[in-house]
Amino acid sequence: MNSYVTVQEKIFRLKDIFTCGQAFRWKRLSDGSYLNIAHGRVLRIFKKDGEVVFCGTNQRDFEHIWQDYFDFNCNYEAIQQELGKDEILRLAIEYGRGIRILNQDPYETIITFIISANSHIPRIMSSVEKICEHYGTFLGNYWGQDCYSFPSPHRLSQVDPAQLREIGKVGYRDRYIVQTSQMIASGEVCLETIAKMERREARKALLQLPGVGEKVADCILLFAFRHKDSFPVDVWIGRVMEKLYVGKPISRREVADVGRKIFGEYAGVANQYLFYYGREHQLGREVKK
DNA sequence: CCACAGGTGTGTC
DNA sequence: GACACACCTGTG
Repeated sequence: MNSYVTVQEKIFRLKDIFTCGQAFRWKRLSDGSYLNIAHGRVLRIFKKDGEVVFCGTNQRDFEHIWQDYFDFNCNYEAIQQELGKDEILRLAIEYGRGIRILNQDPYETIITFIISANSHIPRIMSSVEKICEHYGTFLGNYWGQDCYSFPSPHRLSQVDPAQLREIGKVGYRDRYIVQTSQMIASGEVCLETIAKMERREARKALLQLPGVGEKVADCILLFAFRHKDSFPVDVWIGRVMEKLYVGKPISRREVADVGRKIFGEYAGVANQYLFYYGREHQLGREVKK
């Protein structure tokens, strides 16, 4: 793990990328660097003198895996330029200016976002970690951390839901995870086919999976299938859009439509700025008496 | 001990 | 299609 790659990129802030709620398999180490496991590989990342340093990879591996994973083929400066024409959004961009949308593995994204439904980030991370430790493959000890891969659809399709609930603390989502894994492992649902579909068709296909509702489907479209116009609406986005743009309560579907209408082809990126900004500032949350 | 947070599935109108 | 309600677990 001596080899490393460095990249000059202004729009890259580790805290923004990893804590904006799109990924659950990273760990902040005591020296401030981040350990990330994805695509069966382990990567340690930090910034030094304005450069991003990727440890545990080489140039060939970086170009093959991580360049796309961190969305380096996408020009965030141009996106910010475009979205920043919106006066309100400009504040949120300023706050989360280091955010990048990761291109994550579709199956892993599906399962982690099924777990995310009706839950919150610390609990999601803990469930995912336990599931990987128990059902994934041991990749080795890197920088003092035991690392495991995310299990395959085949593996999770065969587990006993009760055991999964016990080990992963996933509650009633246990059977959704197993059933969805079965549908994918059996080929009943083909992720490679979904990857080629346009957004609305792909969304319909994802909604067939148990545990995948509208919000989770939109997250999967944005974080695994590259649909940057997907606009997931959770409680935070609902509050932020109501407070900053609409001025009155509207349904989730209307929020998604309004979001895509205002922000266009990069609505999903705008969504992440707004989510991060809104949640960190507890925007629109009822004040407890 | 109890209150609360948080999407999806199911059932009813 | 709009709504009410149950579902699990960590945290305060």
